[in-house]
Amino acid sequence: MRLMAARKPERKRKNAYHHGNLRQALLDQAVQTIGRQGVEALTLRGVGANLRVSRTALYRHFADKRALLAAVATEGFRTLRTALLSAWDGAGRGQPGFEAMGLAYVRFAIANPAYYRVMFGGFVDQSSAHPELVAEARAAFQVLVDSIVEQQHLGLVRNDDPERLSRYVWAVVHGVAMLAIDGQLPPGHPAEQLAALAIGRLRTGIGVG
Amino acid sequence: MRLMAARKPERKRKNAYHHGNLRQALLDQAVQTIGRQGVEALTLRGVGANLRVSRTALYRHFADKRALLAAVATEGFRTLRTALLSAWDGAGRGQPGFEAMGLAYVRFAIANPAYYRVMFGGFVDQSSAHPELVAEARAAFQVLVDSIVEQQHLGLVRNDDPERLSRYVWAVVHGVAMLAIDGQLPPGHPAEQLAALAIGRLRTGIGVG
DNA sequence: ACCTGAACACCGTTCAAGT
DNA sequence: ACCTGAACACCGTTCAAGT
Repeated sequence: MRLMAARKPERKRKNAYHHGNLRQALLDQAVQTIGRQGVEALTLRGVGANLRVSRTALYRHFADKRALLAAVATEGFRTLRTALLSAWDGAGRGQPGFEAMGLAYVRFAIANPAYYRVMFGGFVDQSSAHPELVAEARAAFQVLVDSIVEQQHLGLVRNDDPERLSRYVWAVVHGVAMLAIDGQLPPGHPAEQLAALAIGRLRTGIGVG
Repeated sequence: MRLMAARKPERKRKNAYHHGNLRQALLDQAVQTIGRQGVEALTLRGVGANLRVSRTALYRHFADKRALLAAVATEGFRTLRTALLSAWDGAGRGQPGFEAMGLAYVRFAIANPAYYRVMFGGFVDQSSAHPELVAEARAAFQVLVDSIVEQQHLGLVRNDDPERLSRYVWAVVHGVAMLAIDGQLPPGHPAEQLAALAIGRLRTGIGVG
C-alpha cells in the first residue's frame, strides 16, 4: 500500500487545453523517435501518446504523416546547411574549407542517420507539395555552389558550370554518406576513412598523376 | 441479365493445391507491385490476393516481410551485376569499358528505381541475417574491383588499394543514382548528363588541369 | 481555435485446423 | 507438405462532438 494522497481525477494540466507549442513538440518528438528507432517505427499514435495528447491532435498542425516527415526533412536541411557553413568558414574557406565541408557533410549523416534518411530516402515528395522544404534543400546546396565559385576564382577548381560541378560533388559525398549509414561499408574500414579518400580523389581523380 | 452458364462453385484449380512455384510467383508479384507503386505500397495481403492465394501462404516461403524484401534485393544485385559485366565487356574493357559500366549502373537505378531503393534504402538489414544477399551484393561489387585492378595493370588508374578505390567509385555512382531517383536533380538537367560528367570527373578530378 | 473518443478500413503475424 | 480462415494487436485517417 502506497502512502499517497488520493489522486486527482486524472491529470492536472490546468486547463487541459493549449499545450504551449504543440507543433514544435510534435516535431521534436518525431525527430526523437526516428533518431532512436528509425523512420519505420514512427507512428502518429505513438507520437501523440508520448506527448499525452490525443491521437488526432496532430492533424491540427500537419495535414498527414507525410507532411510531418516533410517538416522533419526541412529541419534536417536547415541543420545541415548550418554545419556546412560553419565548417567552410571555420577552416578558412579555400581548399581546407572545402575539405572540412565535405567531412562535415558525411559526419552530419553519420551522426543523424535516420534524419538523413528522411531527407533523402524518398519518404517525402520533393516536388511542389512542400515549398519550404524545397527552399531549405536549395539553400543547403547553395552553400556548396558558393564555395565552388569562390574556389574557381582562386584557381582551385576548373571552370566548368559551378552548379553542375556542385551536383557532382554533392553526389560524391551523398554516396559516401548513404553507403556509410546503410552498413554497406565493411567493418574496419570506417566511413570517415572513405570520406577522406573521397574528398582527396574529388580534386585530382583516380587516374594516374 | 447476362447470358452465361451457371458458374462453377468458385474457382476451378484442379486440386487447389500446389501452385507450381509459389515462392517465385510471390517474388515476381512483389517486384511488380514495388515497380509500379513503390516499396511503401507493398502489402503481403495484396501480394496474396493478386496470386489468388491466402494471406498467410507467403509464410511457408518467407519468414516475414523483411525476408521477402531481402529476396527482392538479392535478385536486384544479381541483375545489377549482370548489367555491369555486360557493359564492361561489351565496351571492350579498359577506359571505355569503365565508362560504359558507370553509365550502366546509373541506368539500372533509373530503370528500376523501386528495386534500387529496396537494395539500398535500409529496408533490409544488410548484416548476417541474409547471407545470400550479402554474397550477391559482394559479387556485384567485385565486378567493379576487378575492373579497377585491370585498369591499374594498364596504367589507367593510380596504384591505390583497389578495394578502397572501388568503394569510392561506387559511392560516386551510387550518389548520382540516388539523387536521380529521388527527384533531387532539377528538371532539364537529366540524370544521364550528371552521370556522364561524374564519370569524366572521376578520372581527372575537379581541380585545375 | 484546439482538442477529444469512437469508428472505419486497413496492416503484419500467429495459430489451430483442414487436405 | 502446403494451404486455409479466424483472430490479435496494431496502423493512418475521418468525423461528430466537446470546451
